[in-house]
Amino acid sequence: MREGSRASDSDPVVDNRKQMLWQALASIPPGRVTSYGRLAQLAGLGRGARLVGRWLGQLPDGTALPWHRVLNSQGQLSLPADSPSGQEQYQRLMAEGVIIRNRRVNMARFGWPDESGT
DNA sequence: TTGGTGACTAAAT
DNA sequence: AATTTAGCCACCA
Repeated sequence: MREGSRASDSDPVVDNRKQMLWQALASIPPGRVTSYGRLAQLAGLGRGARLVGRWLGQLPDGTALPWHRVLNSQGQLSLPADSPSGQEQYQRLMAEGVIIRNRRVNMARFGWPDESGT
């Protein structure tokens, strides 16, 4: 059974991937934003964009990680506008100088990494 | 184990 | 621009 593979009960493989994610997340500079897919790529998760969203949701409230700088590929806030986290994300981004228009951010300007040169 | 879900994405229609 | 299809991977019933 299970061929020695276990998906729950402290899976070391999953835990390792989370560590990679936290590191990539912490690498996002203030005033910048990135997408779940981009972050997944940077964290070595390949196409695990959904994993990023899932794991970001499990972050503790007092985390120092800039989870609010992660948007979807369209540059929009994925969290519900009526949700506490959604409001906080909006406020935090504005506080960092990120311009949000109709719940959408100009990824060409605030997106990170920025190849065009800051 | 199977099947459905989700803070997602890219490509096709 | 909007909708549909398919892909990814962890979690839950």
